[in-house]
Amino acid sequence: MLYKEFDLRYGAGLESTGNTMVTIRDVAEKSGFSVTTVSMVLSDGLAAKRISGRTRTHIWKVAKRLGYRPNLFARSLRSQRSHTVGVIVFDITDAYCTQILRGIENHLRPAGYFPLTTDLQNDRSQFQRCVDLLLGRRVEAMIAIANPAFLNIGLLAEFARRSVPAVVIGHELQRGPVSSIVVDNQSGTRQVLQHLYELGHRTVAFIKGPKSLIDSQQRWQGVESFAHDVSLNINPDLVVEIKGRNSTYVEGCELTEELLQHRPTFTALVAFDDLTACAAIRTLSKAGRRVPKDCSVVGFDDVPGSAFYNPPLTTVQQQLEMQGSLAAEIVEELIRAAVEKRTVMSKHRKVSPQLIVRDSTCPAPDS
Amino acid sequence: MLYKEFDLRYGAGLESTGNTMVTIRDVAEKSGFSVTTVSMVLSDGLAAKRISGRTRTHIWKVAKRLGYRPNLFARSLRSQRSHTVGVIVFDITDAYCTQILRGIENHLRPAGYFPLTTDLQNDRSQFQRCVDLLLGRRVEAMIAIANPAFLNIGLLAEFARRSVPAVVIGHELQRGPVSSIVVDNQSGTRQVLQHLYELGHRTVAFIKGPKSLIDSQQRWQGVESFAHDVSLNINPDLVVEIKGRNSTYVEGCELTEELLQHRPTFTALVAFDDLTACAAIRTLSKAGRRVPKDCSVVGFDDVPGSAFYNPPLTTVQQQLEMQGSLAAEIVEELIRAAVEKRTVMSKHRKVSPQLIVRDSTCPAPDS
DNA sequence: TTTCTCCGGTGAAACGTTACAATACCGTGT
DNA sequence: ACACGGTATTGTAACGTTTCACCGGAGAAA
Repeated sequence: MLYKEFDLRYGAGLESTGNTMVTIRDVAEKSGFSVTTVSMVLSDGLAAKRISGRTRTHIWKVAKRLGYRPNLFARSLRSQRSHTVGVIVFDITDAYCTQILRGIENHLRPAGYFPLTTDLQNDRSQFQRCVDLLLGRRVEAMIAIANPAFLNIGLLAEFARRSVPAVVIGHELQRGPVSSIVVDNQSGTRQVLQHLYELGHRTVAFIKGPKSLIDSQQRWQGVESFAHDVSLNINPDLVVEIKGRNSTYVEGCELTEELLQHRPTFTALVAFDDLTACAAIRTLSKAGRRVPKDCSVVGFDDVPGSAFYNPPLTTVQQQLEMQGSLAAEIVEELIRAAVEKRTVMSKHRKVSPQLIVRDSTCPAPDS
Repeated sequence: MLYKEFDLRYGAGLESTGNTMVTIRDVAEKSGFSVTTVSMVLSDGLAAKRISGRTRTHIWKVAKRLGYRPNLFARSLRSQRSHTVGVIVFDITDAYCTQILRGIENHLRPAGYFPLTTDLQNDRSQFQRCVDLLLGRRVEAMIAIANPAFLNIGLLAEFARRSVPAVVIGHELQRGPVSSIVVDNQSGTRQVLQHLYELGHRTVAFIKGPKSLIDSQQRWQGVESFAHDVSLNINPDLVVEIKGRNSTYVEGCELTEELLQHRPTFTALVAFDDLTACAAIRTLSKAGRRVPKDCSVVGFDDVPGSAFYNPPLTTVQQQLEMQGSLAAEIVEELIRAAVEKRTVMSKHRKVSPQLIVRDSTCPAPDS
């Protein structure tokens, strides 16, 4: 049920009711109708249809004049509906999270739900706190934007136990009560390699992601599968891997330098993500190898800033906003099911990423 | 492995109370004490001190065993305190906002307040909606992170009228009931120019920000005041201004090209902000002028990514997190004043930014 | 006429908590 | 024996809303 938004402007002609909040009772008294009638009119649901048009407009007018705002606490307490959805992000300052957030909000708002966002601040141990917070505020469902390293699946079970629908973004979950949304990493790296292949690159270097991330494996599988399909040879000497000891950027620089020692000379480099790609470009530039003329570089993620990099980065866009709105859509459906006391299976979606070609790639030098 | 964890937690030994939420009354019955006693113990305030230690631990144990969670709606309804603070950001996907948000949350949490964030999505007309939302949820105070272009001061008055304390970040407000926090732009650009001056640069080009922004004027004043102090001559031919027609990045590229036409040849360029600086660096690189060897470039803002740019950008950091926590501090104080029925003046703070020297600046070529 | 049904509306009881005033209990001094 | 003062605990009434069962009256059907 969607509560009509109260569009009450203040200023001219607002009746002062002293320093206390105006309640539905005030509206009832001033309008001469009962509290029940006023409630039915102002909550604007199906019940309002039972009240005559004249009464309705009159009550609305009085409410507006008094500057009435429904007390959501009372409303939620009585109706046992909070009309809120909890969101747990692993780092609010990470653009990955906020773009998804945008998608979530844009889908949730027209559906009449308000997102309550809590921030893990990259600290896995905060998960319990976030869960407590959201559960305490009686969210009707919850969405976790969860870097796998910070996701605590165990704690998610608490939502299931209380039959609060939950959706996880960014972590594959094939069974169990929690729904999930993931990006098709394989498809992404396949597109990357195909792009380079079509530009004539045959000697390609790779910086793989850390083994601990499932994404690393999936992205590498995409590379291998495409290479196999077109019989492209991958030289093991030109494959290095992020260990995750230092900062990713620093390690990206070191690994690129390592690659530069090797022969044969590669004409393209596929980085695990955009940050690594930036590190690679920076290192190549410093070593006198121009990007893309001497060496093409591709990233993954399309972080904001990739478009403004020097040179603008060819990369893979993850459709984050869509992932968010997909999650919201699932959540909305699950809530509806719960309200109507239908049982429903958890849902699982995989979204296809998209290659964005910018200036960090060009035809191979010798082709 | 993840699922094992999952299953373990699933039957974590909580006493099942059927499908309904466990209330304070359940805890009272199971523990043998009255609802009042349980409430006093569980709300853990001063009142709890009046209850004997044995009773307290017993009640806590029972509550924990039953998995009791206080219903915040009931609590807030009764106590007339929401313990929430509204936050309006102009764009949640903008790192400027999220860094401030981080500061706000970190200060608010230990104080026992929860931030309710609403997103303007760069659309000024959404301001009323956000205000309604927050007022409807009875926030006890509010903080607006407001790009001046999207701030609607008039609507903020609504908070004042309802005696809800309000703080604005990023817009100077010397009088009136609304508090404010701003960055000292002048100090920032003074530091920039001093840095370049000390590196021996005497012919410096400038890309000024759009006239419509107060920041542009303040930053320019900083430049002029330092130039005056050291008798540095600013060549008007080397000063261009963003008009704000196109995207800032594109316009930055165009303006840089324009500057490149002019003589004398400048050895350093001061950009209005980091995005403009990136555009400038990109354009200079393309024109064959190496940064920083041939020309130093400085930005403003220290957006994330500046550290990873090619080359890493020398820029001015705005202490965003501190601005956020400063705002939260003010808000907390104002709420306390309101609760204790003290009247208190609005507060205004100015924070000093800090120059971050990276690789986009170096000594002038001829010095 | 009586009975039925629908329309427009109402009164009272929740929802889960805290605030306030009141009470039982107990040891102590007179 | 009594009043006293303090400590530990309790009963009841809110908080502002929605929900549920119900009601008076008017017109239709019998």
